[in-house]
Amino acid sequence: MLFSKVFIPILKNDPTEAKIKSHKLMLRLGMIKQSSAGIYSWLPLGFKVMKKIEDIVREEQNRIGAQEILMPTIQSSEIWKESGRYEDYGEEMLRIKDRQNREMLYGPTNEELITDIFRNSIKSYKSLPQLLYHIQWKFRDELRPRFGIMRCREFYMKDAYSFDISDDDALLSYNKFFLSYLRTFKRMELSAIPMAADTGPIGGNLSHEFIILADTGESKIYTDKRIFDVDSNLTTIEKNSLDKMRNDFEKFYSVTDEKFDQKIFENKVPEKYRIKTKGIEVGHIFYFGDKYSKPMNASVDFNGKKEFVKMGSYGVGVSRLVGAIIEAKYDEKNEIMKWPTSVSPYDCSVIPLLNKNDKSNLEKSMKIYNFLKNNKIDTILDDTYESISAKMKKFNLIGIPFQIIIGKKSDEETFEFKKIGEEPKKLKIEEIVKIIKNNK
RNA sequence: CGGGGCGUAGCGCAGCCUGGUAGCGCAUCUGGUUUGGGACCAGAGGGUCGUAGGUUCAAAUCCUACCGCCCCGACCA
Repeated sequence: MLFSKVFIPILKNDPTEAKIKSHKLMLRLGMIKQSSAGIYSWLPLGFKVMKKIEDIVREEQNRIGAQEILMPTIQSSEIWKESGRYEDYGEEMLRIKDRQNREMLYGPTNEELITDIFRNSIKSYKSLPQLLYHIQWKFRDELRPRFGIMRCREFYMKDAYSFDISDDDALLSYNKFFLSYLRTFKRMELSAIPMAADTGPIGGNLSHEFIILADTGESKIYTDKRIFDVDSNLTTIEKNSLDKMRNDFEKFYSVTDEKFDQKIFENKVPEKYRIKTKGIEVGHIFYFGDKYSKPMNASVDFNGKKEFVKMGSYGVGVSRLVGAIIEAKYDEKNEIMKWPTSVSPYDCSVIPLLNKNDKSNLEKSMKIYNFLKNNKIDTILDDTYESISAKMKKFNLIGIPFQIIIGKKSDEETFEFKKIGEEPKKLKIEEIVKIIKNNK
């Protein structure tokens, strides 16, 4: 894309309403535009990043055998009355009436809906396990939305649901998602730590939150430094391998606020390893057995006997991850954002010094730009006549991982190429393509 | 929902106390000179001052109500 044509309404000043760096940066880069409290439009730059995150989440769900579906945003109150949550969920649920005066709601989560779909379709234990997920907008009517897309009312989320015949099988499904989440966050270059967590209104007795450490996070956490060294690279979705992975993590005390116990913490974690800090919740997995299947009568035939299925649910905040990655990768002091290559809005930027009276640099830049494009490298070329220093500051803020600078002294054969925030090297265009492709 | 604050150009703000018909910086447009970490000169465009009502010869400014947004707290996959 040419910078002169692309819709990136960039600002020089921070809007006053933004208090944390991800919110500030997203507004300055024109990634999002607030529509009302806690509700945002996604503009091209932000949308591109979110879609890349979504693709990674999807690939890692498919990789453990989960199947993608799409459920509606608007749900009927009927099924929520069946599960008992129509009353329990409270003011956070946005309730709507349609023209026939039927009670509807904008879904904050989908346990009831998926259970309804399941019970109508699956009748035999032989069809189990079933792992289903969708990626859809959710609405929770937060009392006080804040921090931009980090704590908003409308948000984009991947939620998955598992159905099994026994507790043992259900635990296997749970562990598959556990692994899937470790892989997902790793691909975004985030270290997300699993923490034993409270189950809240979802219910159940087994739950983990996946947390990224950040001062601006809203979750208080207590963990053991050594948990960062747990290696799950060789874990497969086989039962033994997954059990080992869970054991490796469970050796270390790692909990959120609600589960915290000072005595156990001090007992299990030597002082030098203790971490008490704040973090951002980017994923949450739950096992809740028959909490929904029983009241909603979701059962299968098992050796001539009716068995309620054992369920779990698994969420990833796709839109929240955009903010979480910024919190982790943005150096606010130096105004340099470093998108992980896997989610960066573009692969490479071309930053030329241009002069209206001398088109040679523009021609050279266009040549490079077209060459990169033909090699399937998503490139943005700044074809404006801003000063070169203004362009460099601007592109540091935008955060595309690779930059090609075309200055006054640039020659025809080699180009100034750099990884954002690092020192430049003079390289041939073929070498540049190779480096970018190897880092994708 | 309790407490506090704010709504004036795309963004950041001044003007309001003491009423007289709207201003600054950045951004935008035109022309020119520039160019290695957010350049300079000259010119230009852009606002029913959140909305409604009231007081007044006259309201961004005073009064009333409403709406919206932000912050702290409580709450929260």
